[in-house]
Amino acid sequence: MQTVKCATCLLKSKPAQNLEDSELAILGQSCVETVFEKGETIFKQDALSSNIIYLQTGLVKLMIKGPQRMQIIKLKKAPCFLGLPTTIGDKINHYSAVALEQTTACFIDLSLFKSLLRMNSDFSCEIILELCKNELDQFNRCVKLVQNQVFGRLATNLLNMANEIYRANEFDLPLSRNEFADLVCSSRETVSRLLSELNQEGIIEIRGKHIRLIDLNKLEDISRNG
DNA sequence: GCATTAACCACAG
DNA sequence: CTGTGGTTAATGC
Repeated sequence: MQTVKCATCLLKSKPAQNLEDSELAILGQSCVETVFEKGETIFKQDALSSNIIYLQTGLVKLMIKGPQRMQIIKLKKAPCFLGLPTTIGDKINHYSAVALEQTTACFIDLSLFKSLLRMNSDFSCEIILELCKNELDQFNRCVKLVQNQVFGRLATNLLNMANEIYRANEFDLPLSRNEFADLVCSSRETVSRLLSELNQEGIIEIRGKHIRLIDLNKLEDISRNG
Protein backbone atom coordinates (compact mmCIF):
# COMPACT_ATOMS: atom_id res chain seq x y z
CA MET A 1 0.00 0.00 0.00
CA GLN A 2 1.53 3.26 -1.04
CA THR A 3 1.20 6.32 1.08
CA VAL A 4 -0.91 8.99 -0.50
CA LYS A 5 0.56 12.44 -0.36
CA CYS A 6 -2.45 14.35 0.84
CA ALA A 7 -0.32 17.35 1.69
CA THR A 8 0.56 18.00 -1.91
CA CYS A 9 -2.64 16.77 -3.47
CA LEU A 10 -3.86 19.50 -5.78
CA LEU A 11 -7.33 18.08 -5.66
CA LYS A 12 -7.53 18.71 -1.96
CA SER A 13 -11.01 19.26 -0.67
CA LYS A 14 -12.15 22.54 0.79
CA PRO A 15 -12.42 21.08 4.31
CA ALA A 16 -8.97 19.50 4.05
CA GLN A 17 -7.45 22.90 3.31
CA ASN A 18 -7.91 23.61 7.00
CA LEU A 19 -5.83 20.67 8.10
CA GLU A 20 -2.34 21.15 9.56
CA ASP A 21 0.63 19.41 7.99
CA SER A 22 0.76 16.93 10.83
CA GLU A 23 -2.90 16.12 10.37
CA LEU A 24 -2.47 15.72 6.64
CA ALA A 25 0.34 13.30 7.33
CA ILE A 26 -1.99 11.20 9.45
CA LEU A 27 -4.54 11.30 6.67
CA GLY A 28 -1.92 10.31 4.12
CA GLN A 29 -0.85 7.29 6.10
CA SER A 30 -4.23 5.60 6.06
CA CYS A 31 -5.69 6.94 2.86
CA VAL A 32 -6.04 4.42 0.05
CA GLU A 33 -6.56 5.59 -3.48
CA THR A 34 -8.54 3.50 -5.96
CA VAL A 35 -9.62 3.99 -9.55
CA PHE A 36 -13.10 2.85 -10.57
CA GLU A 37 -14.18 2.34 -14.15
CA LYS A 38 -17.57 3.36 -15.49
CA GLY A 39 -20.25 1.14 -14.03
CA GLU A 40 -18.22 -0.12 -11.08
CA THR A 41 -19.74 0.01 -7.62
CA ILE A 42 -17.82 2.04 -5.05
CA PHE A 43 -20.00 0.95 -2.17
CA LYS A 44 -23.21 -0.98 -1.94
CA GLN A 45 -26.49 -0.55 -0.15
CA ASP A 46 -26.92 -2.90 2.84
CA ALA A 47 -23.22 -3.61 3.06
CA LEU A 48 -21.15 -2.78 6.10
CA SER A 49 -19.01 0.28 5.65
CA SER A 50 -16.40 1.96 7.79
CA ASN A 51 -14.84 4.27 5.24
CA ILE A 52 -15.37 7.86 4.30
CA ILE A 53 -14.69 8.33 0.63
CA TYR A 54 -13.20 11.33 -1.00
CA LEU A 55 -13.81 11.64 -4.73
CA GLN A 56 -10.78 13.14 -6.43
CA THR A 57 -12.04 12.95 -9.98
CA GLY A 58 -15.05 11.57 -11.78
CA LEU A 59 -18.80 11.37 -11.49
CA VAL A 60 -20.91 9.07 -9.36
CA LYS A 61 -24.59 8.23 -8.95
CA LEU A 62 -26.06 7.55 -5.53
CA MET A 63 -28.96 5.17 -5.61
CA ILE A 64 -31.41 3.45 -3.35
CA LYS A 65 -33.52 0.48 -4.19
CA GLY A 66 -36.98 1.30 -2.98
CA PRO A 67 -39.94 -1.03 -2.56
CA GLN A 68 -40.97 -0.54 -6.21
CA ARG A 69 -37.92 0.44 -8.18
CA MET A 70 -34.42 1.78 -8.15
CA GLN A 71 -34.10 5.49 -7.50
CA ILE A 72 -31.19 7.76 -8.21
CA ILE A 73 -30.92 10.10 -5.24
CA LYS A 74 -28.27 12.39 -6.58
CA LEU A 75 -25.37 12.71 -8.94
CA LYS A 76 -22.11 13.61 -7.23
CA LYS A 77 -19.26 15.24 -9.04
CA ALA A 78 -15.68 15.30 -7.81
CA PRO A 79 -14.21 16.84 -5.83
CA CYS A 80 -16.44 15.96 -2.90
CA PHE A 81 -16.91 13.58 -0.01
CA LEU A 82 -19.02 10.52 -0.45
CA GLY A 83 -20.90 8.51 2.10
CA LEU A 84 -20.66 10.84 5.07
CA PRO A 85 -24.31 10.42 6.08
CA THR A 86 -24.42 6.70 5.46
CA THR A 87 -21.07 5.89 7.06
CA ILE A 88 -21.39 8.11 10.11
CA GLY A 89 -25.15 7.78 10.46
CA ASP A 90 -25.34 4.00 10.46
CA LYS A 91 -23.17 0.92 10.21
CA ILE A 92 -24.96 -0.29 7.12
CA ASN A 93 -24.98 1.66 3.88
CA HIS A 94 -28.38 3.12 3.08
CA TYR A 95 -27.49 3.67 -0.55
CA SER A 96 -25.08 2.56 -3.23
CA ALA A 97 -22.54 4.59 -5.17
CA VAL A 98 -21.72 3.66 -8.75
CA ALA A 99 -19.19 5.37 -11.02
CA LEU A 100 -20.66 6.95 -14.15
CA GLU A 101 -17.24 7.60 -15.64
CA GLN A 102 -13.71 6.72 -14.64
CA THR A 103 -13.43 7.90 -11.06
CA THR A 104 -10.61 8.20 -8.55
CA ALA A 105 -11.60 7.74 -4.92
CA CYS A 106 -9.70 7.86 -1.64
CA PHE A 107 -10.85 5.65 1.19
CA ILE A 108 -10.41 7.08 4.66
CA ASP A 109 -10.92 5.02 7.77
CA LEU A 110 -13.91 6.28 9.75
CA SER A 111 -12.18 6.34 13.14
CA LEU A 112 -9.33 8.33 11.67
CA PHE A 113 -11.80 10.69 10.04
CA LYS A 114 -13.55 11.15 13.37
CA SER A 115 -10.34 12.03 15.13
CA LEU A 116 -9.61 14.66 12.49
CA LEU A 117 -13.04 16.10 13.18
CA ARG A 118 -12.16 16.38 16.86
CA MET A 119 -8.68 17.75 16.27
CA ASN A 120 -9.52 20.54 13.87
CA SER A 121 -12.68 22.57 14.22
CA ASP A 122 -12.26 24.51 10.98
CA PHE A 123 -12.17 21.20 9.19
CA SER A 124 -15.29 20.09 11.02
CA CYS A 125 -17.14 23.29 10.18
CA GLU A 126 -16.45 22.86 6.48
CA ILE A 127 -17.75 19.31 6.66
CA ILE A 128 -20.89 20.48 8.41
CA LEU A 129 -21.32 23.18 5.78
CA GLU A 130 -21.13 20.60 3.04
CA LEU A 131 -23.67 18.39 4.77
CA CYS A 132 -26.04 21.31 5.32
CA LYS A 133 -25.88 22.38 1.68
CA ASN A 134 -26.64 18.84 0.66
CA GLU A 135 -29.63 18.63 2.93
CA LEU A 136 -31.04 21.88 1.57
CA ASP A 137 -30.55 20.60 -1.97
CA GLN A 138 -32.35 17.41 -1.12
CA PHE A 139 -35.27 19.23 0.48
CA ASN A 140 -35.71 21.36 -2.61
CA ARG A 141 -35.35 18.41 -4.90
CA CYS A 142 -37.93 16.53 -2.87
CA VAL A 143 -40.51 19.30 -3.23
CA LYS A 144 -39.91 19.61 -6.95
CA LEU A 145 -40.15 15.89 -7.41
CA VAL A 146 -43.49 15.72 -5.69
CA GLN A 147 -45.11 18.87 -7.04
CA ASN A 148 -43.81 19.18 -10.59
CA GLN A 149 -44.87 17.18 -13.60
CA VAL A 150 -42.38 15.03 -15.43
CA PHE A 151 -41.65 17.79 -17.95
CA GLY A 152 -40.61 20.12 -15.15
CA ARG A 153 -38.51 17.50 -13.41
CA LEU A 154 -36.78 16.66 -16.66
CA ALA A 155 -35.98 20.29 -17.40
CA THR A 156 -34.75 20.86 -13.85
CA ASN A 157 -32.34 17.98 -14.08
CA LEU A 158 -31.06 18.97 -17.51
CA LEU A 159 -30.34 22.45 -16.20
CA ASN A 160 -28.64 21.04 -13.13
CA MET A 161 -26.35 18.92 -15.24
CA ALA A 162 -25.48 21.88 -17.43
CA ASN A 163 -24.94 24.28 -14.53
CA GLU A 164 -23.57 22.14 -11.74
CA ILE A 165 -21.86 19.22 -13.38
CA TYR A 166 -20.62 20.15 -16.84
CA ARG A 167 -20.70 23.93 -16.66
CA ALA A 168 -21.63 23.93 -20.33
CA ASN A 169 -24.80 23.87 -22.37
CA GLU A 170 -23.54 21.03 -24.50
CA PHE A 171 -22.52 17.67 -23.05
CA ASP A 172 -23.02 13.93 -23.18
CA LEU A 173 -25.69 12.57 -20.89
CA PRO A 174 -23.96 10.38 -18.31
CA LEU A 175 -27.10 8.28 -17.94
CA SER A 176 -29.12 5.91 -20.07
CA ARG A 177 -32.79 6.78 -20.60
CA ASN A 178 -33.62 4.22 -17.97
CA GLU A 179 -31.29 5.77 -15.43
CA PHE A 180 -32.54 9.21 -16.32
CA ALA A 181 -36.02 7.94 -15.53
CA ASP A 182 -34.75 6.70 -12.17
CA LEU A 183 -33.38 10.17 -11.55
CA VAL A 184 -36.57 12.08 -12.38
CA CYS A 185 -38.86 9.40 -10.98
CA SER A 186 -40.56 8.50 -14.21
CA SER A 187 -40.52 5.74 -16.78
CA ARG A 188 -37.97 5.19 -19.49
CA GLU A 189 -40.65 5.58 -22.17
CA THR A 190 -41.82 8.93 -20.85
CA VAL A 191 -38.28 10.30 -20.65
CA SER A 192 -37.67 9.14 -24.20
CA ARG A 193 -40.82 10.80 -25.48
CA LEU A 194 -40.36 14.07 -23.62
CA LEU A 195 -36.76 14.42 -24.76
CA SER A 196 -37.77 14.06 -28.39
CA GLU A 197 -40.61 16.50 -27.84
CA LEU A 198 -38.19 19.10 -26.49
CA ASN A 199 -36.01 18.29 -29.48
CA GLN A 200 -38.84 18.86 -31.96
CA GLU A 201 -39.74 22.14 -30.34
CA GLY A 202 -36.13 23.28 -30.72
CA ILE A 203 -35.64 23.77 -27.00
CA ILE A 204 -32.87 21.20 -26.93
CA GLU A 205 -30.97 19.27 -29.56
CA ILE A 206 -30.35 15.63 -28.83
CA ARG A 207 -28.58 12.89 -30.76
CA GLY A 208 -28.28 9.75 -28.73
CA LYS A 209 -26.54 10.76 -25.53
CA HIS A 210 -25.22 14.02 -26.88
CA ILE A 211 -27.33 16.97 -25.86
CA ARG A 212 -27.25 20.71 -26.39
CA LEU A 213 -29.49 23.02 -24.44
CA ILE A 214 -30.70 25.72 -26.82
CA ASP A 215 -33.53 27.71 -25.28
CA LEU A 216 -32.45 28.12 -21.67
CA ASN A 217 -35.22 30.57 -20.86
CA LYS A 218 -37.88 28.16 -21.97
CA LEU A 219 -36.20 25.32 -20.08
CA GLU A 220 -36.13 27.39 -16.91
CA ASP A 221 -39.76 28.22 -17.45
CA ILE A 222 -40.63 24.54 -17.82
CA SER A 223 -38.46 23.75 -14.81
CA ARG A 224 -40.41 26.20 -12.66
CA ASN A 225 -43.93 25.62 -13.88
CA GLY A 226 -43.92 22.24 -15.60
C1' DG B 1 -68.35 13.60 -20.15
C1' DC B 2 -63.92 15.05 -22.26
C1' DA B 3 -59.01 16.17 -22.15
C1' DT B 4 -54.60 15.60 -20.25
C1' DT B 5 -50.88 13.23 -18.06
C1' DA B 6 -48.14 9.44 -17.53
C1' DA B 7 -47.48 4.48 -16.52
C1' DC B 8 -47.34 -0.15 -18.41
C1' DC B 9 -47.02 -3.42 -22.25
C1' DA B 10 -45.47 -4.89 -26.59
C1' DC B 11 -42.69 -4.84 -30.40
C1' DA B 12 -39.15 -3.27 -33.68
C1' DG B 13 -34.72 -1.53 -34.73
C1' DC C 1 -30.73 0.08 -25.03
C1' DT C 2 -34.27 3.22 -27.56
C1' DG C 3 -38.28 4.96 -29.81
C1' DT C 4 -43.22 4.39 -30.78
C1' DG C 5 -47.86 3.06 -30.58
C1' DG C 6 -51.83 1.31 -28.07
C1' DT C 7 -54.17 0.91 -23.73
C1' DT C 8 -55.51 2.33 -19.28
C1' DA C 9 -56.09 4.74 -14.84
C1' DA C 10 -56.21 8.96 -12.42
C1' DT C 11 -57.17 13.73 -12.25
C1' DG C 12 -59.11 18.05 -13.56
C1' DC C 13 -62.18 21.09 -15.97
